Amino acid sequence: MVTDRSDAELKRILDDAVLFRGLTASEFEASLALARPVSFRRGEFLFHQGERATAFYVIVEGQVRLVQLTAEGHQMTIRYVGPGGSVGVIVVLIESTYPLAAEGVAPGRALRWDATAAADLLQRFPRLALNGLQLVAGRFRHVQRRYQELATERVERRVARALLRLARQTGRRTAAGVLLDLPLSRQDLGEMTGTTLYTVSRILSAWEEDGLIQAKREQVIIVDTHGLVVIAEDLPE
Amino acid sequence: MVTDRSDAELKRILDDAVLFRGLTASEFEASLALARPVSFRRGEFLFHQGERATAFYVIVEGQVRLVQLTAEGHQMTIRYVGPGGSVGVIVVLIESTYPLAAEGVAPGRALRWDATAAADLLQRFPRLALNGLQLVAGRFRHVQRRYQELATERVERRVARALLRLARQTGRRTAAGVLLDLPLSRQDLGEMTGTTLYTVSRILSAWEEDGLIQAKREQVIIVDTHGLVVIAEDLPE
DNA sequence: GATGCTCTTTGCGCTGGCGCAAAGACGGCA
DNA sequence: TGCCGTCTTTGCGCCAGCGCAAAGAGCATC
Repeated sequence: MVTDRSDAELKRILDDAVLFRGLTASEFEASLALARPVSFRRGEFLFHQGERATAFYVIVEGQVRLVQLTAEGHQMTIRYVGPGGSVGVIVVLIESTYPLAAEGVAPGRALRWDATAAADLLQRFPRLALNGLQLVAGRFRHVQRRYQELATERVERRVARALLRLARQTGRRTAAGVLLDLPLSRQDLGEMTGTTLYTVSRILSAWEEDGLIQAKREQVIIVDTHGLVVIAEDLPE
Repeated sequence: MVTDRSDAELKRILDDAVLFRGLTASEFEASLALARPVSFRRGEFLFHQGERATAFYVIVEGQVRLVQLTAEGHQMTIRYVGPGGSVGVIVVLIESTYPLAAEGVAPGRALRWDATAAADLLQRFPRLALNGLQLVAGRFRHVQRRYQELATERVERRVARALLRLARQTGRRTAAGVLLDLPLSRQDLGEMTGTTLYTVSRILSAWEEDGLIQAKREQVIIVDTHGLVVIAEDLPE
């Protein structure tokens, strides 16, 4: 049960969650009643790749990273998920195994619905099925877009886009510029954009030189967003 | 209405369609009753990218190719769809615009359900919603896998995989080997694997040299499937 | 403040793959 | 049969990005 936290706060966060959009107050309550709060630290896993999918999660606080390990041992970061985002929804619905792992990058809390609860809710509230579909469709478009980027665009532009995406998701204004508020190594950026840590490092150095960003250890601050957009979209200077 | 064709034949084909799996006979009938048969030639479009999604299709005969045009003008082939496959399901359900175009490559027939029919059926038969979800999930996995391939594997292996996939989908045994039964140019293969027609041409030439395939104009015959698998999966010899 | 771990930078050489250009092959059509 | 448009092949030069190696920087721990 979720009664030990401010309901108002939870409600605000879950309102952002596509999954619960459009539910009536009582439906929403009923859904919440089946959830169990969990918390996670940095480096801790909500679940591992290949495990039987027994639950889905909605992130309340913190950041989680979805990582896929290929047969050849390459690691790929699929996406980052923050407050309001959900993880494992699809997979639970179709009773399969997790195709990737969810790892905490910034410590936080999440709500957990296990498979039986999910099936139960889905049956009771048709709206949830539609939302689920919407969710999957959105995510589908997202991968497709990334695929297309990967197939047709050069590395520099892909990295620029990745930074801008992260800024939209987790950006926090500071004096210096927009801080990407999660530990983000060159390696991580490489895994997100299908390149190597070396290339990322070189690109970031060049951008820092040009005053577009400030690059620290596992941290990036975007100083000149427009400059990055120019690179990402290949605008005329 | 679909009464002018052999119901038995249609049933056989639609049984392969994930979308209708597990429906009762009467549900199936009711679904069919709302469909309209359409036919298409080579080069003809079922729909174009960016159009409002007004219908989804199940292919009965022939082949259709899903093509996406990027902002920069690059064309990408997302996948080929043959008998039993469906097109546009997701997009109709979420009332959006087609993110890609469906072009006939081998002439054939399809069944068409328009959006209102789709919504109607979805509401009446919950099983359809679940199937839809299953369908999307499968497709989602597919793109994700392709994305991962693109990010971590070299071109030669990607092309090998593309050929093997096509063989599974449209392969026809002949004396010479497995014929990929659709017009397939080097350019097409390039669009499928995120490379150029030049590189594809060179790779195919080399493989023909090694006796793995026979390459003709817009046609490929796989002579040594195992040999291709070795390349695709990087097996020891 | 010394030690050690991890992350980052950068030089360097290398090569996979790109893409132009031009010639060749194929097939449809008059 | 010959013409024309499209598809294919291949030579050639080029460069983006890879990845090793080694040095440097940042952070935590004792």
